[in-house]
Amino acid sequence: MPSVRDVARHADVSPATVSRVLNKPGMVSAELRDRVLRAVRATGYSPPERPVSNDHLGLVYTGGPVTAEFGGFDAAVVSGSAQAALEERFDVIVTGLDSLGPPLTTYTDLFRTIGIRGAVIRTMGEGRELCEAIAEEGFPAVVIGDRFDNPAVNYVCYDSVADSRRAVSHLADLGHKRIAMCIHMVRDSDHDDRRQAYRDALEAKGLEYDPELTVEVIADSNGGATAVNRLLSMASPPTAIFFTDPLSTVGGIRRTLEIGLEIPRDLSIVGFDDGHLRKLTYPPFTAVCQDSSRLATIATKWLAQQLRMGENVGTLRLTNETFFEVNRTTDVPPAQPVRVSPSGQRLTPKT
Amino acid sequence: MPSVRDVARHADVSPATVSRVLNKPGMVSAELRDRVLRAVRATGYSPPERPVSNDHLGLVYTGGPVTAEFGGFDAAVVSGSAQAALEERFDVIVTGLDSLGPPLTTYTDLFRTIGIRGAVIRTMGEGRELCEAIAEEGFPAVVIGDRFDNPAVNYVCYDSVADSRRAVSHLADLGHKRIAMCIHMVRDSDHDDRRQAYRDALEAKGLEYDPELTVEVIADSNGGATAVNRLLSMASPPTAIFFTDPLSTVGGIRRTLEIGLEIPRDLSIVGFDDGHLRKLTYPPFTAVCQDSSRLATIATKWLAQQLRMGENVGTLRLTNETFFEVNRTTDVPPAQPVRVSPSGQRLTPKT
DNA sequence: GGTAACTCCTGAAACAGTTTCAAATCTGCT
DNA sequence: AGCAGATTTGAAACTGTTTCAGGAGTTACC
Repeated sequence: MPSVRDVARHADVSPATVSRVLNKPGMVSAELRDRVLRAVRATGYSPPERPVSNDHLGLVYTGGPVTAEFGGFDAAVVSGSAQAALEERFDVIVTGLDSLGPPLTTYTDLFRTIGIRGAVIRTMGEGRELCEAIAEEGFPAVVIGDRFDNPAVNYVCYDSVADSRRAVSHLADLGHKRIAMCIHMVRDSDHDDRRQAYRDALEAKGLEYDPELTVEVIADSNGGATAVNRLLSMASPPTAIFFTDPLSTVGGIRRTLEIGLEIPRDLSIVGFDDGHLRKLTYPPFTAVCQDSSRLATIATKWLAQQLRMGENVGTLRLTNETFFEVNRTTDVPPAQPVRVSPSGQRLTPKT
Repeated sequence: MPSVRDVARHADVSPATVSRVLNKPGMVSAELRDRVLRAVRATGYSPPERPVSNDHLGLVYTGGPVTAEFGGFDAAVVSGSAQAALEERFDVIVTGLDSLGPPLTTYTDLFRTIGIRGAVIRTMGEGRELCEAIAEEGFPAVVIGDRFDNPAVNYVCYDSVADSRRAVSHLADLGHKRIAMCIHMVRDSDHDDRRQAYRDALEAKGLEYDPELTVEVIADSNGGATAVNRLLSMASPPTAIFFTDPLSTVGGIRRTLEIGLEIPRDLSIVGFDDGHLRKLTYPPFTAVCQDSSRLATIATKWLAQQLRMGENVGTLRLTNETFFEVNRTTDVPPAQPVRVSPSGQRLTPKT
């Protein structure tokens, strides 16, 4: 266990200089700083453990400044994680990795400086390499909501592919021929999976894939309403819509009822659910479901227990299957597809 | 700025003993600890500022172990606060005050030990004295969701009394004579206010107060459904219901539609909203609204700015008024009140 | 009763990293 | 060249913490 004085001797400077390099960026000339940092690495110096009265878990966001993108999923993650941590008698530090800057030596040291003993990591888009780097240092961490091949990385996530396929099959089995999909504009691997599952299921059921029936919108309630407007005003409208996000599902249902249709008589709807939203609408909607706050809870509690044990022995590589719940928004298609003008006027007479 | 050595001299012990008293509870005999603590107070010693690379804000929960009671409001608070803090480039430490134990000297020291420079406090029921104690030490803190007479306490909260009255008046003005209220079983000052506002508004409009029309349930979606069942099966059912919680409102609407009634034709509904729930249901519901995550955002940003300034100069004593939004769930009452059996059968014929 | 063994408590001294202060060095300008 | 001012650096002093050994008290055994 080398001290700053050892490093100082190694770099042939005073201990004061080492201390300054480590804590007061910009106060030491560049060449000297380099020499000291090399000595730090050579001697294997690492800053002392911060004597904290309480143990902290980090809930770490990676990639870009974390601003407005905090959606329902993240709200569930943050509050689920905070709650679980408090139950385990840990405190939770919510932080953005970018705001901490690149680590001086290792991420382990970086986290130690803040007082974080273990991290639940949530990556937005980028930051996968970061997760791997942290994991490979052996720092106790779990990534939430993403999957990794690298065996060093612990993660907890959901896989919605099978149930996305089941959702579309369910509609096909009821007799729907023209099944539309409403999907988030911003592409990510999750939504790409769902997109693919939709096409696979159509093909498996021998239904034609019509690109017109895929609508890309912002995944909020207005987006869902827009999708309904657009789809139902087509010359040959769908009789069922598969919404791949919770809020767009709710918005779609609201808009459908607003223009005077009955669900599921006139239009069948399958949605996605992050929590309990499907039980709140009327009718309660058929959905591919995942419990996101449970994800955070699992990750946090596992981490807390690991830290309590001392040694970081375990691994956690858990891909939860979503579950598919049939509720009251899906039924056989109407004899005649219902067509509605964008303003809400029914265009085709009923049979 | 006295050091441990000064304290040691004052208490006539060694610096080592002082250090032990301050950090290793139970390692020092009781009488010596007392002597040292008295010396600590006498000399005005306070532990050194923890040199953290990042500044931390505390989101502090008081009173009892924080467990399952994390409702939608708290989820909004935690995620709103975390997001705001990250934007201000602070980290948030979520902690429960009880888990920290009683402070050795002052709360200021306690927080400093953890690295918390300012606190957003959310109290569950008890803990009001605690907030005052913290505020009176001059520690930068804002209480969220509660009001204080003590001028030392900074707070941000909502007042729903005026709009609760307006909600009931709105129904009365539409011609409703029998207006029911669905309220949370667990009493707190907020709900007591709403209860009183309901009675006041009835009286102001010259309507009779019927205790039968007040239903107490758990404030979740099932509770709302139960309330509808109970109220609509009364011999003389109400023509309007005032729900005083967001989830019970949604549950009430769902149940009403489920038993085949039309809203607002057969039953008018006014609810409460914490966020954007009112826009998600069909029909979007008329509601007394507050934006709870905004509450957290205001508190957190104000705190962050205070800390950036250095001196804790300002005060923040903000009672937001809720706002009342008329949507599509309220209209004139039906000619004949609709009565429904608990199983969902209509009991009175329509006019 | 004496003594050995043991635990608990405490202070001296050593140790950690940081900060102060003054000297040394560099920079830019006459 | 010479000088004022800023920058950079190390020696020493200063934090709080920890180690280690000794003293005080207690118990166990002869």
